[in-house]
Amino acid sequence: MRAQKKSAPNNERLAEIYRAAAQIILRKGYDATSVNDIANALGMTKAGLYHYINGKKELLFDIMNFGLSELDEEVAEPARAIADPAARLRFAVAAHARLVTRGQGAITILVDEITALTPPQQRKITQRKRAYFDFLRGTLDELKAAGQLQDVDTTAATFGLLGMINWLSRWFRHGGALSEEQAADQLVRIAFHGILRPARLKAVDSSQ
Amino acid sequence: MRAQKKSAPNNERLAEIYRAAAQIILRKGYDATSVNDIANALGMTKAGLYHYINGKKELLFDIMNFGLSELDEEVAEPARAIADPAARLRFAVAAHARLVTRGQGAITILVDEITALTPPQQRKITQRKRAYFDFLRGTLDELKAAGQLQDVDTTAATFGLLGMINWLSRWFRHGGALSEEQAADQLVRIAFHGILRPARLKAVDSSQ
DNA sequence: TTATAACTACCGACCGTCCGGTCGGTACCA
DNA sequence: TGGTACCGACCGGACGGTCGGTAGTTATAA
Repeated sequence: MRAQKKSAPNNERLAEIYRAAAQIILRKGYDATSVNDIANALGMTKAGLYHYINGKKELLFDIMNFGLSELDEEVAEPARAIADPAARLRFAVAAHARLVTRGQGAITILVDEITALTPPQQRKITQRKRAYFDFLRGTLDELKAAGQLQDVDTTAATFGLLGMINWLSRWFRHGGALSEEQAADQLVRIAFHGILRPARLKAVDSSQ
Repeated sequence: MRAQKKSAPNNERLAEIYRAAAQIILRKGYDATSVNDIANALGMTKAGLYHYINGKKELLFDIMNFGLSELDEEVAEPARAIADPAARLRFAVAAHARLVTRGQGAITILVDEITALTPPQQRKITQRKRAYFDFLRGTLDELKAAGQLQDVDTTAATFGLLGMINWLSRWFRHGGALSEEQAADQLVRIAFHGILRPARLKAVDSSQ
């Protein structure tokens, strides 16, 4: 009935292919990356690569799902085990940030290339992203209920958090001024306490 | 000696072309947008469009420069006239955020598609972005010198700020829960004071 | 007032190139 | 003997870009 993988190819090799493809797509962008580019990087030909993949879009889709699974396993699931919402959020932001900086990451790709997918694929990816977003916002909602949150909209705050974290991939460089841990720590500080020292001399918020 | 525009085309029409092209590229991405797409959106043919532009890359380059000029004129220059660094930063963050949400924007494009340019073009754009970045970080440095800043790295904080602002283009929708002004205000709040209320009951940071 | 030259704003048809994808094979290993 | 891992050659189509036009408008000048 429907097209399927003709055989059961080596799974380790497949993971290598995902990793290599993710790196190239991350650097050049999905559209600017040809299947040939990926094949060459793996030391094979395009026809040879097609032994493993079912199409360029499906490859991208698989990589994105791989990235989302990483996010679930290394950030969301461990975080869910933390009862205190502030500590949970602190862990999630730091772990997510480290995942971005550590990559070579498939996670970063799914930030940029959603439009390249078919609509059904987009829906699936968007749904998984949404679940992660809801997890973060839920934690903020808990904090709000406990009176620990500033007077901010939790949706906007969650997007702000994600913006800072995802932006890391644009500026963080290994061997730069900040280590991965330092970068993650900086993000947590800024997200939690902002950049300004609490000023009590000037009524800058709350009223009006 | 070198290729030049064969004539002096109507400047208003050229601006229309930039605006239309920016919108499409913003929606579909540079590589996925064909010159034909842009021409059709303008009700003309590809050959007709080439009367105005010198190539696809140069069109992108021009749009990016247009966006950077907008940023200079509407954010950086007015901000520079503000003496107080906190007020200056507040204005810059809010104005920049509004520029992102108001667009239809050429500003957003230059966030994503730098790699599509030729290396010399990339250098010019990166240089202009760098100037803006330095302006923001300089303001943070002033705040630090005045003892008004949290204990954060000004470079990381500037990138954090830009991450939140640029991320707006991914989630902000007109007619959504937040107006442009509300979104800008939320970003300022989060950037300045963070998401957590200053806790004095629990030593959550500083040590360890 | 009108002939005409010059210029702007386009278009239809076309070109070379590269891309995603296919197909029929082959070498190798179990 | 059959499955896995690949490859060379090829295909149709889309893309960026070019070229030789043409319709319309303005400038000039007799």
